[in-house]
Amino acid sequence: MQIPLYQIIENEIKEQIQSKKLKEGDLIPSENQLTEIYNVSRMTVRQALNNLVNDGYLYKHKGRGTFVAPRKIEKSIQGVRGFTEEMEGLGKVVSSKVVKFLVLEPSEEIREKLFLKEDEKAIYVERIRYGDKMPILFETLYIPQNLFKDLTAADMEESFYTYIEKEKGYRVSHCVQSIEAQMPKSKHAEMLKINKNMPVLKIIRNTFLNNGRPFEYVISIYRSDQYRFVQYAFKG
Amino acid sequence: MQIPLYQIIENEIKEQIQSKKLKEGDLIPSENQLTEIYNVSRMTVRQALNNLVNDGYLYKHKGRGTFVAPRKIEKSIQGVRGFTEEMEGLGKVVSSKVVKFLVLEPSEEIREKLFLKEDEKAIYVERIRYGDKMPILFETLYIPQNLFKDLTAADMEESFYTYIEKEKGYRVSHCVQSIEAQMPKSKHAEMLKINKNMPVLKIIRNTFLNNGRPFEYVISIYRSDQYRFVQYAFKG
DNA sequence: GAGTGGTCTAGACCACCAT
DNA sequence: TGGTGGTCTAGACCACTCG
Repeated sequence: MQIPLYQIIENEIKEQIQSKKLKEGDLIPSENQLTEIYNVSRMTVRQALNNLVNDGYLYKHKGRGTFVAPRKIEKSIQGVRGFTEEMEGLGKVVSSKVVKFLVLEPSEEIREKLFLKEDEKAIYVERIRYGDKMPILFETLYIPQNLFKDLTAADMEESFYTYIEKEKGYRVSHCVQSIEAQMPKSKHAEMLKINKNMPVLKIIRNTFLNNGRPFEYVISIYRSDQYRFVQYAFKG
Repeated sequence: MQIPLYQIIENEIKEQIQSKKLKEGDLIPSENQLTEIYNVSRMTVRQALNNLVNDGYLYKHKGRGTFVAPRKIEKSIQGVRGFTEEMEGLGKVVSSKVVKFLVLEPSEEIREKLFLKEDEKAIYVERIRYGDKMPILFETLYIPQNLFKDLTAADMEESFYTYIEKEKGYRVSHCVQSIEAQMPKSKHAEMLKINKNMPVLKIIRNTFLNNGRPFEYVISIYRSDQYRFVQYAFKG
């Protein structure tokens, strides 16, 4: 047996959903019917269906049947994503302006966040990021200099995540972040060209590579009228 | 049969992991051994183990055995969590007050979010949630009535997630959520006892069970001075 | 070769749902 | 009441891993 039977069943049902032969909310054949259609045991059918439920294609109703799930949740809005990737996914034109770019002696807190030793430096960047020329985000980044010795201000006008993955060959793995609502500081209101009465979303993120090293500690200030943070999360 | 056999097995293994009787990387008894230990069939053992694998407690190696997974990333900052679990993790005393509890004809939008058919009803709940007696969160929930026919207002004074998992035997799987900053509406300011000039964090969440069905659509309004949303996210 | 997990069968009883 | 999915049994053969 090369391909397991349950996978064949899975693929056929998946194909029928993708080709719209089966639409959202449609009742699919019962487990007993599928047993006869594919000439397999019920447990095999159940394995196929359970996998499709886990993948978000179907949902079950005890006593009623199994149905095609509405809109499969976009995998694209999952987990850790750079701003560029996110905005382009929404069809917006992204641009950035670097306001500050310098190397500094990090504070104790930053050293901890970036796993830096006593004498190691951090790159400090401030930049404004635009979607369709509208300022959406002001961010302050701390980056370990020893990971990015040749990083320039020009690089930061583009996507940092792309730079990391394409230029340096690193792989972004995960992040720890906190999200809160605030009133903007004067500086932030000015940068984002907003009224001081409009709240902002403040996201503080520590992002890691797949080698376990943190490569950025970022404080982001988002315009609340232009940005909602959307994501897909699993139960731990 | 009240509690399924596979869930009993699951719980015992989970308990052994949490109490450190089983450590990271430990080999657990083989499926055949568990069959004898619990005096059940192998398929039942497999169902228990597969659930634990899906939940990240174990991993399998064909031909070698089943092992305890490396320590799960801090439970406290991961993915989908109920408010109760989260607050208790911070050492706070949680309480809730149900403000409204009624059954209603859902709007088209809510029907879509909860996968409801034309004639199916939704339970509508408003509640205020406290940490150490301080109001922190006001939430509006829509819950499919057909999943929770016997749900009472009293149940909602406690943890809904615990009710779902312990009382009903369902399993919370994942959620899709959006997070944004806002100024509070008068009603929200009143409920949370805050000044109208203090921003709030608005989280809209659609949460799913492992049978693929959504069990809640929630709009949460958090006091920004009392709450930061902290989490751990993986690169998709 | 002995043991492991992966796949699969052909039954069974149950709780739930619609009619 | 008849059909659905949820749980469970007691077998079986396979591919993989390790000694």
